[in-house]
Amino acid sequence: MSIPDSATDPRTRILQTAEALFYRHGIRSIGVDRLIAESGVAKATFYRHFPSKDDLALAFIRERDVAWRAWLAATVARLAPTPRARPLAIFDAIRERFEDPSFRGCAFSNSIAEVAQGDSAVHRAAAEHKRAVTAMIASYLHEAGIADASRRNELARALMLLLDGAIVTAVREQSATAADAARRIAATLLAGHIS
Amino acid sequence: MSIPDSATDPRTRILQTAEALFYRHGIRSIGVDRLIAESGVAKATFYRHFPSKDDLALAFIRERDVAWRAWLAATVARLAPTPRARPLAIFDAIRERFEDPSFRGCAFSNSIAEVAQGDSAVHRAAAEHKRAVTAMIASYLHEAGIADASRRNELARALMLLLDGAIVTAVREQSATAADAARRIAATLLAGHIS
DNA sequence: ATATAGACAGACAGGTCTGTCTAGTCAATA
DNA sequence: TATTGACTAGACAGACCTGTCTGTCTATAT
Repeated sequence: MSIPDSATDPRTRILQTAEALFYRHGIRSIGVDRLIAESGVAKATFYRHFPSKDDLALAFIRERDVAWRAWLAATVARLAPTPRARPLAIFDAIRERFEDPSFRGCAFSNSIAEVAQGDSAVHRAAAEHKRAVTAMIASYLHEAGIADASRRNELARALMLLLDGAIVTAVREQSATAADAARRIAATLLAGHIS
Repeated sequence: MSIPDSATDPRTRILQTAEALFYRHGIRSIGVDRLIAESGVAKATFYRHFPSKDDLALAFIRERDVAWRAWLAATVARLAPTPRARPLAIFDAIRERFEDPSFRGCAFSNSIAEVAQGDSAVHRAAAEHKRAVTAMIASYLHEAGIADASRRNELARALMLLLDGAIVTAVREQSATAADAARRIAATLLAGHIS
């Protein structure tokens, strides 16, 4: 369950444990005692690296943002044979995620729901993540040949909304088919712009 | 903040208080002590009506399911001048919700994220709610003239996905504009089927 | 060799959580 | 009038929470 691997430094061990447990069970459900137990770290060490649990939660969000975007870039690159195929490949990529038995939804949306406070650091960091992903999508649309910037941004926003809708649907239905539904909608939107 | 109104019976008072507080702050964040304080009820009375806090959470979901669908029916009826306008009126309706300062996202999706357990009663009840809403959307599509059942169900599923995407976007961005984006996508999907 | 930094183990404080229990009040009914 | 049942008030148990603190051990650097 945990990711001890006592070779790595304590901070990394704590963060890796938090990534696994926070994603699986939520932030509030996981106590500091469990985190230190599973990461094989002393409590004082924990609080040396993360002054409070909230700081760890924030680090968790930021770390996952980087990892998630790297995953998307790599998976789209693998699945899309041509630049034109990249926008729709986003939905093939997310489908793979849905099929992973450890899939538990979007860590960012889940955290926003959990903290339930729009002015919290976690909320802001999660929102920032989605802006970054939307920018990635806009790049894919650019590479796919959509030259008009305002059209591109509107489409990027639409695909982001479809992606979020697919994720929340998949976790609720515990099924990967929402990815296909979202992909078909996206294809309809892109028809005529890319073809 | 609370909804005492000591005229009504204790069970209703507890449930109304839970609806307000659970929606605003989440289920885990609200303790039983706070619930009984704000509903003006003794602890023993609370546990007489709800054997555990989980039972109250489940009652909260079920109650909100009924209320939400009643709200959608009433609002679509008010906003759509003709049956053909009903499917898109869903997005005008949700926009009103987004503009309400007390809007805090989808109670069902939030609860699913919070409990983080696909086999929980709360998760199942929330999923059941969405199936019921999808059935409502299918009815609107039927009334709007989409005769083919399989086409209708696919479109209903698409509109539900758009609705979920819009909600998660609105709560994250703390803005109502996601409703318009979702409405435009829905209009594109419906073009040709309704006109 | 000795000092320093950082890790370990784990007790502890102070607070919160859910759920149980006792004791007393009040209104309706037999 | 006496009893019953649902209510209020709040103490309590036991678990769990975050965060602090003391003390020990090891590795590195001087």
